[in-house]
Amino acid sequence: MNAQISDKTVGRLSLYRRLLSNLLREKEEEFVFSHRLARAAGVTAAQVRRDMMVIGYNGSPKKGYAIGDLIESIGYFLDAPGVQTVALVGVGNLGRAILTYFAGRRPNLKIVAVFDNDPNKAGTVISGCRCYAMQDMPEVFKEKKVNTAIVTVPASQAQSVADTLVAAGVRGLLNFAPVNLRVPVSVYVEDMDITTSLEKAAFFARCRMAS
Amino acid sequence: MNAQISDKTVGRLSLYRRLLSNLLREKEEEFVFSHRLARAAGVTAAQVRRDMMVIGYNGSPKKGYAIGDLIESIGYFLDAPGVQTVALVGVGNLGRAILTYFAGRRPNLKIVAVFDNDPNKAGTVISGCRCYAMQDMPEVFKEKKVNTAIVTVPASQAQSVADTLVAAGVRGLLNFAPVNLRVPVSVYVEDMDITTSLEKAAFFARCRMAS
DNA sequence: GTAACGCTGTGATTTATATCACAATGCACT
DNA sequence: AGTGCATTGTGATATAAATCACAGCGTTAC
Repeated sequence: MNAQISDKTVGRLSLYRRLLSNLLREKEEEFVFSHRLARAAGVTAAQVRRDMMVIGYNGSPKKGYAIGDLIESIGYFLDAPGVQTVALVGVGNLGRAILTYFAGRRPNLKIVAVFDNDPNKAGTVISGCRCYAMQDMPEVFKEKKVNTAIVTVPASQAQSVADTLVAAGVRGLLNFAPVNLRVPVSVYVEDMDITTSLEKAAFFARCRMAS
Repeated sequence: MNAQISDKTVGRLSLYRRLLSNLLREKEEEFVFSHRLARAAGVTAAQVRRDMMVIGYNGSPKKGYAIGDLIESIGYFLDAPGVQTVALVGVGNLGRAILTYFAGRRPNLKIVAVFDNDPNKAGTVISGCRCYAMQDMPEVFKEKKVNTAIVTVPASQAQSVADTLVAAGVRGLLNFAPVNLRVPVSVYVEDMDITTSLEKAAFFARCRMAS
């Protein structure tokens, strides 16, 4: 795919798209200026314009960006043609919460299967998703063409789950386990470490108290 | 507090600490080399040494870093003296999952109160935390000296909740709502946007498939 | 006692990321 | 049609973050 597109840029594009959708729905506006979108996203106007450059979308001076077109352009850039399927591994509290959160949210990014090593859960349906046993992974992934997975298992199991996922053909991981997953360079890992994030918030809260 | 300590560094320190604790518990080792810790954390050895500089911890050549001492030094740097209290706002699926996740995990960073605007929940106890009504915030925060909060409310309510929190004296926020919170510069916000993260993972998964 | 090794600590450098600043553009108003 | 003006697109620049590379030192081996 594209030459060298940064992590950060992709994240902002995803955010822009959601903000734009809200704008379109709530305000019924048709155009938006870079500084307006920037303020909503918490970045600078120049940053927004640079990101537009990356996806090759052109606004018009004096009018700004056509919201509908822009959403479509971002989608064209970010999304797979058709529906992209995702699996979730580890149906604990967090896994279930995330499953519920995404149920029917983004139409073209769909959680189609969940896995757990508790044999009692296999065969059941959780938030509209069929739960499978771990060993069914290769088969299910092949059938449903899954290439992205969410990992919500305990830290101790995360690496072996990641290995299984990679072996089954997954190339993108969203990892909630507080460990650094060792994967081939051909696999992308996005870490969400809640403990670290909370400790950061707590640390800087104290810093700000002092000043 | 300290001059100019970066976000990223604080995050890594938090991670190092957890890795070191595991090392101490599992392997019974006493010293660790920068390259070993680096590999576990998924960063370079130079990065680890630079981070040690920041907290002013000195290892010894040939032996490395004394794990016990280092954990203590990181704690001395990151943690409040005594217990730091945290509140959680929004007891939906995600809020409950996070509450359970943190219950009794880090001894000196404790969720001591939860808030929800559902009047039926006020007065109940969820995962060992008393649930209060929104309007009790100033009082509870003052009594329990809360300066950090986790926001797990729907996007539409996030800004007004943030305003209330800031007014009640909170200086650090861990925000799960997919919106950019507008807060004074004296308040630190750490965003965890699950949707964006999943879209990033999905995007790069496709990129890697192509190559 | 001393020589050799491998690690730490850190200045210098590179790379990534964000901002600045301004020419080019096209709409609005006359 | 022409002028003014606020906005875009983007090269140049600044800032932040990570890496390199090597001097200095403690440990170990002999």
